[in-house]
Amino acid sequence: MATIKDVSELAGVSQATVSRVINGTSRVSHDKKLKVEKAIKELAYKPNSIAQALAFSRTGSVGIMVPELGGPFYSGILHNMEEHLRRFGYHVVVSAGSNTEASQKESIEFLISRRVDALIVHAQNVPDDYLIQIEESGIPLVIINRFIPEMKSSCITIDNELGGKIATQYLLKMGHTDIVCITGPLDKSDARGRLQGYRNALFDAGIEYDEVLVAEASFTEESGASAMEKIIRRKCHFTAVFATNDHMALGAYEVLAEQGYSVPEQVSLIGFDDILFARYLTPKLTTMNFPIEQMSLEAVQLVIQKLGNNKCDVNFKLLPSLVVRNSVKDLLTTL
Amino acid sequence: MATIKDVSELAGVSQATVSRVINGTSRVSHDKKLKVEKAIKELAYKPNSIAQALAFSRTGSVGIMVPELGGPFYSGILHNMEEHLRRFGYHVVVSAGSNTEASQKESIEFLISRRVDALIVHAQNVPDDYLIQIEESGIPLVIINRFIPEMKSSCITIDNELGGKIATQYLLKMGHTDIVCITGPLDKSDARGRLQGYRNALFDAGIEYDEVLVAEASFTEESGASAMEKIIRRKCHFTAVFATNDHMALGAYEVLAEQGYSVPEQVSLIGFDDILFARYLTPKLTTMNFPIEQMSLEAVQLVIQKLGNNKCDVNFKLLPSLVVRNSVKDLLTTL
DNA sequence: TTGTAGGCGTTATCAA
DNA sequence: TTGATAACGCCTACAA
Repeated sequence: MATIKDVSELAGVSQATVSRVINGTSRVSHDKKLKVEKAIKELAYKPNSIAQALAFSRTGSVGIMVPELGGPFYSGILHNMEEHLRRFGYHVVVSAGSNTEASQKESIEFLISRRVDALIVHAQNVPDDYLIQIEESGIPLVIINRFIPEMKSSCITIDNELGGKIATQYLLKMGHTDIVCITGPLDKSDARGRLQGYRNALFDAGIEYDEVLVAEASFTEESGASAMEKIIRRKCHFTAVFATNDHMALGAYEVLAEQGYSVPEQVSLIGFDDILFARYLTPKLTTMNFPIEQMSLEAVQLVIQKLGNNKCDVNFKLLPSLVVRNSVKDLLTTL
Repeated sequence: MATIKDVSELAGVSQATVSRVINGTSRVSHDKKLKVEKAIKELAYKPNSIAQALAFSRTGSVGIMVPELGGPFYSGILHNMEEHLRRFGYHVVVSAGSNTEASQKESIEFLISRRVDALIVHAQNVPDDYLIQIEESGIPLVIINRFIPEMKSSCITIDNELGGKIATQYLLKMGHTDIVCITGPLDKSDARGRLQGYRNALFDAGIEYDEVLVAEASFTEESGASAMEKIIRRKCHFTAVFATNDHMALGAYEVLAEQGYSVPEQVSLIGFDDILFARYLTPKLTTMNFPIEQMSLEAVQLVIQKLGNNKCDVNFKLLPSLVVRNSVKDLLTTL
């Protein structure tokens, strides 16, 4: 591959002049500029961005760490972020951090060693202090879907509590009072928030919180299924299920179907996140919309702002909204 | 951030010695080695991989270009490739190439300017010559899901023709003879291959190919829906639909449902690709499995081989297989 | 075994 | 306006 030296020799000027032409950093006489441009064309010269990065001490890249690249949720995030970042002239280096602390740390450190200019992470398995320390080390950091009080100006989250409340209130409005909640792992703040919203809605409606109706799962389809089985074995009465994400709702749905409970005729079901196939289920799944696109955009804007390229307003706390489809039965008008 | 110079000064040795300790390239006396390691710990020194890349003229990265990052298909590819590449010590730089020639070229050139060591691309919208030229320029290139005769040792594909044939033969075996085919855009080789497989199966069964039963769409849900509508408007007789990918099958399914054809009782439906939500449809979609994991693995192995790190056998042509679920009715045993 | 010095491809500084 | 020349951080002959 041609280097700047080749270009300078072909054009009969110094390397510095070529560099000036490329970056437009200072004025170059018209005829030399033409010569240089001609030489660049001729050699199909492209600046080596590695060398540029070294000289600029800036790579023009943003590292993104998510637990996994597959699946509708993270791939959606990735897709949106890549699009926005590219518009700002940055490119994306991705690393999948699996679901363990060690692996997520490794991914993050890997990206740092790659000298990304900034970091956007969806890291649920590393301690607060670890992230705080990274930020203190000087590298711009944006955390999505997790709130750390000491870093509130670096965290983009959604209001999970509000989301859980809205979902539950909708079920209440439809006449359901015995509502199962399949919650995510309670060591995760988003799972806790959604459960708290459920409790708040019940409390506001004057319904007592009943532990028998609540089962903890781990945000996966399988765990949602076994949580549903567990609840059914308890032989308690319920007319609706609030699964705090769609994957678990799917698992619950399959168990309900197997055991002969039809949805929504006998049991209503509501999910959370509105992942792609929520609308392909029969009945189509009523759920809470997780504003993935917006979160991606806000995260990118925050990163850009931290990189000093721009001043834009950033929403730090996004609002989920109800997506009504066909998996919840209205008990009131039916009666 | 600490540099190798800082480490060398703290340890009281030369930079070369530090470098030797880090890379283990030659023997270093035990006590100096200990001093260096201590200094590295103390300064939390991490080699700057940008500088390493410049010195080694090798970045340790592989560029991946896909039309989009979202969606189950490409994100699956990405996920698998990242996992494998990481095991070989490479990291991934992604770029979404949209669906236009200009955008895909831009993405590829962007990755090249980033000096990735190799390239894996899913590029359907650039001419053969462009890709040939890139390979000739010396950068290791692997092309997935597309066959270019001049580059046969760089292309990982599936046997679309065989897949189309298997799908159609299955419908024939189930007693269907009037089979609609919703094909992808015929300027794409995979769409052509699948259609050809359909024709071959019909030919082998002694059934005449009927253009009235065939409609071209563009591999999207919407286009599949309108192709299905078009066919229905033709008022021809059919008992089964072969959609040459699952997205179009989904679109067709919705139109069939709307217009009162129940699947599979009145119309059988078979797709292609086995994307994630094929199994969440009701009835669960019978389809052809696209071996995404295998393709990702083969592509990575081929890249590794080209990078000279390894000699492994590579399968260049992968075989799709039938996934029987519930969307095809057996006309023979039912009668 | 160790250190010096030159190179990787750019950009930035400073005279000219 | 231009061109040497010194960074940027690291690796690697080569010499000691």
